[in-house]
Amino acid sequence: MDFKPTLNLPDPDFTIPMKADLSQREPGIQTRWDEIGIYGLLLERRKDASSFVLHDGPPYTNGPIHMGTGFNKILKDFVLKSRLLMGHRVPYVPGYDNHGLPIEQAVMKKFSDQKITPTTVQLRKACREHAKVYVDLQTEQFRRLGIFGLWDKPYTTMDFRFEAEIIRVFKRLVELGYVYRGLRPTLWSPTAQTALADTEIVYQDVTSKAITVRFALRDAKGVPLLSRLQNVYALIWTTTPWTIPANLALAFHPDNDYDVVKVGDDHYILVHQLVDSVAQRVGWSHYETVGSFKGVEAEGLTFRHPIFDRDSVGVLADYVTTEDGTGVVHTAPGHGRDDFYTGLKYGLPVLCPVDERGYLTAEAGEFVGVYYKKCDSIVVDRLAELGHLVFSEDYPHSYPHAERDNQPVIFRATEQWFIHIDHNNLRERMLEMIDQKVQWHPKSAEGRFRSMISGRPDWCISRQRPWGVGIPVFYGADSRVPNLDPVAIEAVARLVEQEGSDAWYEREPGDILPKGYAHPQTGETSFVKETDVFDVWFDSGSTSLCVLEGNVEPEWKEHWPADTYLEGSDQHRGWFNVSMILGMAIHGDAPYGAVVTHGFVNDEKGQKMSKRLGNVVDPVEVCSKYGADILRYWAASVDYEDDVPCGDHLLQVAGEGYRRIRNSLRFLLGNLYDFDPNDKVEVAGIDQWIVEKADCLAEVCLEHYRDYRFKEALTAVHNFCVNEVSAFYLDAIKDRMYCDGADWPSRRSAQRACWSVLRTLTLLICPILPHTAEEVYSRMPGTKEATVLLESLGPVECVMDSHLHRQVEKMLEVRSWVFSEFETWKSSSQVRDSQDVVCQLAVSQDEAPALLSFGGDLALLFKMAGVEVTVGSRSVEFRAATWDKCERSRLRRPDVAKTRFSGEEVFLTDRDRRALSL
RNA sequence: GGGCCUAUAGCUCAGUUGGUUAGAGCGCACCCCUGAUAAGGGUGAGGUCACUAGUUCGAAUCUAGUUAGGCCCA
Repeated sequence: MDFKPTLNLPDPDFTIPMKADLSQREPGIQTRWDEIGIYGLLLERRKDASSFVLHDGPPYTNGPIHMGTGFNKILKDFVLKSRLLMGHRVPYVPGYDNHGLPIEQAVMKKFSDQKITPTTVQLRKACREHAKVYVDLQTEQFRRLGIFGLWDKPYTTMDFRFEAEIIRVFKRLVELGYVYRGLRPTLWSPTAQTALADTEIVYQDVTSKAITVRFALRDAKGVPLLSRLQNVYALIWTTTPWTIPANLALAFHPDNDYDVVKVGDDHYILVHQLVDSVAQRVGWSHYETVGSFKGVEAEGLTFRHPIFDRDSVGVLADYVTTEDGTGVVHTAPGHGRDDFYTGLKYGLPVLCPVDERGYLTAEAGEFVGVYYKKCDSIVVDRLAELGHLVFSEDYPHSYPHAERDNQPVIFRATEQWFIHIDHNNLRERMLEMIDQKVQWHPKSAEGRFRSMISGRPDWCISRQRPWGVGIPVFYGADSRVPNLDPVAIEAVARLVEQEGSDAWYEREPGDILPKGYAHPQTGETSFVKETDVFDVWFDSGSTSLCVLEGNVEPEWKEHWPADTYLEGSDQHRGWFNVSMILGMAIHGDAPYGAVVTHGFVNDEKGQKMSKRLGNVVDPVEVCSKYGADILRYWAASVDYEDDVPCGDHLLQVAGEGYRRIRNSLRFLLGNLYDFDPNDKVEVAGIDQWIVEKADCLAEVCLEHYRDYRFKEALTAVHNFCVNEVSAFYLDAIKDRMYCDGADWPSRRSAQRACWSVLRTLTLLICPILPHTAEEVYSRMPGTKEATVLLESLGPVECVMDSHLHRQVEKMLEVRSWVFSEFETWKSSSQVRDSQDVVCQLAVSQDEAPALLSFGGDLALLFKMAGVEVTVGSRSVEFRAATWDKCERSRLRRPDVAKTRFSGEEVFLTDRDRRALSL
């Protein structure tokens, strides 16, 4: 006799399919989201709710997305969708970073492959097109990951109005007095007469003249050892003799020991570790160390420049090594980055007596007009003549050359635009914000960021590149005096707003400035334009202002500062830093309330992904192989605060975890095909218990989401599905669900619980698995919103110590012990199915009432034919049940009796007879 | 070389202010079910908490150092 038709079995067509088939199904769900205009709909429906603003850090648009950018956007989407779940209005304007060197170089390569030398304007237009291609591609790819946002109107830093707003940010800084012009060493090609970027440099082996030079001590300050001695010199070693005329300081390492070595009548200062090797090199036959002092004492010593009548001062720097040279470093602030910052620290001028063609200037005194390379002989000869050349040698080493013409480059101080970090106490105010206002996740980010702000130099915002926003400064045509008049800057902003930053290159100053405009300082009426562009970090540092203030696009307007920034940990020095500077300078506030940082994506062994190793995982491919929800499941399962592992195996593991949750949802939903959530149903016993457990889960998860702890939220949901729902509750209600009468209160109670638990779980997974949540939601019975994302999960109250909970927990504890004992018993028994076994259980006086409260249901809860409870010291015995088996419910129960049904003799329990109306 | 971070079961992760036998899920082994079935249930094995030294009655946890890895800087 087949009783199947008489049972209320789950309906496989009603619920979601077991096979997720996400790569096929997700695009359909996304199309539906597009059709209902989900992003706009969500904003509209929450227009009166409090806004949560996550301001997007713009990825660079020179290629498709990769796992790093994908991971970042997914984490952002977790934040966004979880805030949505909490009932917030959640705007999100994704952004793209377009200007800068990588695109310029990619485009230049295309030109040079065709042997074309583009004009600046041609190059810029090609860069714009290149960037546009990847803005569109990345948008499509991010959308495939299930990221919600204003994809129809993302911000792009090359947008005309955006470029204009960047210019206005500059204008505001000028008005507030943060902008100044100063010198800074740049890599410079004398042959091409242009500044170069680090990436345009190749190193080549050359042989240079390396010289060891002595600097006479002029003032020993407070170092007694040196005061006592006559003829004291510091020894330096350099491979660039042409920078000797620019020498202003000698750098010592504060922790090194410096020896004073007597050679003939002279005393030489050099680092202890190198005394012997220097002696050998310069050929001292007799030398003795007469004393030594710590490097830190050298600070403030003054030496005489070996050629000119001026001082060279003792300074401290921790980049000084004991590897080569003498341990005393020749320092020319105009000709080296280290030298420059050391000079800055000691208030030295940035002396750069070399012009753009590589010839020494009048500042180089007697060497004026000499090409810098010639100094290898001229300067060296002069040093020898004055007796300060200790040694000269040919020295093979690798030296930077320009990639384009293969000619050597030099460090040369050039005029640049800066933002003053200490103006108006900016630095101090930033540090205060870091400590007092901004929340850092993880906590350690604070210290890291703090040390970067407290130690950072002024920000050089100018670059000698073609692809960027032109710095809107007019110079007097004759005087070359820069004009920082806000009126002139605003005129540029207006132009750029209309025609883009390209127009800065295309238009003449007279076309841009108001008629009859005169230089405020010089009165000149003819001008030349600045050719430098803004550092791209200036673009991205401005984004919170450009986007959230709504000047570029009214639709973007939200409260400033943003609530949260979420980026990779490399952005401490990058975007978090520049955003802070501009936000603080302009609005006196940090641009973010919270900063969340994440690590980088590696392969499964923790190695960097690289084409060479063949371990690259592509997020878009993952979507078509496994599905976006699997990728998102993976992203939620790893510890983003550290670097995260990713690979095929981990994605499969994620898939297994996903399927586990999916199946729980599937089964819960499968039992609801004939359920109407509007019906009044009394929920009691374990049904009530599981609903309350789910509420507690919700409370815990919402807290995790609030604290950006996605992994904890996902783990909690997963474990709930496994332990509470699957291993216990669903097993326990199957009999009622299948065999009770369809509309009996006992069954409706379980259905109500399933519905409630399902709703809670569906909403809880929504931030991480939005496609799956939508799929489940769309099949749930009852009146619903157009999308699961319109639902919210308010604050839930969770009482865990109720009488009911204590009873269930006790029962589960005993149950688990009985299961363990049963395993031992069954290994030596013929009967192996617990449903064929009666257990006789003795428990303590305290435990018994909890078990007895479940009455006859205890057998169902224990999946046994019967459970007999007595009071005593805890023990259990099993025996085979002798009762007949009900052919409908498959239960062995005392009340199973032979009954006539559909013309057949069958065994049925009382309950099943009633369910069949017999 | 400097600043910051990380190291716990085969895998992904928990381990609160130092305190019983270091937990979860996955995977694995064995068993059960066959009315969640390319599902579901039960039981179990599995860890020198990177290494070394120290503080302590007691250390995965605190301190110092070492090793390996990461980000940023030099």
